[in-house]
Amino acid sequence: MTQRPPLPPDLFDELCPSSLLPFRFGDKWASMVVRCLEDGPRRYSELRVPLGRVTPKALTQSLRGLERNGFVSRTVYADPKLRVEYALTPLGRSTLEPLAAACRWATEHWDELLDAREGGISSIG
Amino acid sequence: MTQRPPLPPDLFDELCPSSLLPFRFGDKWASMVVRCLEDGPRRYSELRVPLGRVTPKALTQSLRGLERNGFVSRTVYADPKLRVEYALTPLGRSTLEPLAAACRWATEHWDELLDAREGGISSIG
DNA sequence: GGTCTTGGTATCCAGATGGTGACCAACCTT
DNA sequence: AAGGTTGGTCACCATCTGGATACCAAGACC
Repeated sequence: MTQRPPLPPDLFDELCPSSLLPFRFGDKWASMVVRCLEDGPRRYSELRVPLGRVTPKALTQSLRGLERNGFVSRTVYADPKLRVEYALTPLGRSTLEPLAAACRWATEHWDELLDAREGGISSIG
Repeated sequence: MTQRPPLPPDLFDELCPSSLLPFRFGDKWASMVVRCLEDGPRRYSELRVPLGRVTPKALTQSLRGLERNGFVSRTVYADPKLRVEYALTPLGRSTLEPLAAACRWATEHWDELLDAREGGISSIG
């Protein structure tokens, strides 16, 4: 079904800017989910791969939130066997631009961010 | 001391996009504080005005967080009488751009946001 | 018939977030 | 001397967030 390459398991490794980013989108996992859906619909089990430490509960919760707010659509196929696909709606897709702006900002100011915070990497407050 | 006009008390009224914005910066008040400092340093008591419902504890908390992460500087003057001024650092100032991008996005997609979320205005998920 | 995969749900719990209300010392004004 | 302003702090409490763990039903596979 999916001809696109699978999501790389290390997509959000420790060095990912989002770990230090003072900007947040939705709940903890929302921005990562959106980025995973960037180039097409993905299945629940596909999403679990790059999000390594996410628990099913947390992922479901995040997806439901995104769905409730119209950023993501959920489609169930029972064709040959059960398949659930999550995809960005046009509204969801429109968030990619400001999300990218935040990411650009983070990578540009990465060193300053690390220098500025007293006591090394802690919380994001 | 401050020749600039004072902050308008209605700066963040109910209709302010930030109430529906799925993007967040720091804690609840951080993005509003940053916007208040946009055109120059402000005193603690000045900041309390547009932030209507903020309690001193919450404001202090937010400012300390912004300070800890290098976005805001805190300067105490004891000249004639006590005065504490908060100002954006260059790093803090650099967040204005992505913050504005998020605001532009919100105003552009305002109607879609309202339509998309089921059950009217609730939480931000 | 037993097991695997898929797509979840139920329950519990710790810690973070955020609000309320009281209080406070230093300084200024009246 | 009394009261207001400034810039906070402290204790308490409710809620939200997010993680751990266990479990589960439907279909495919062996």
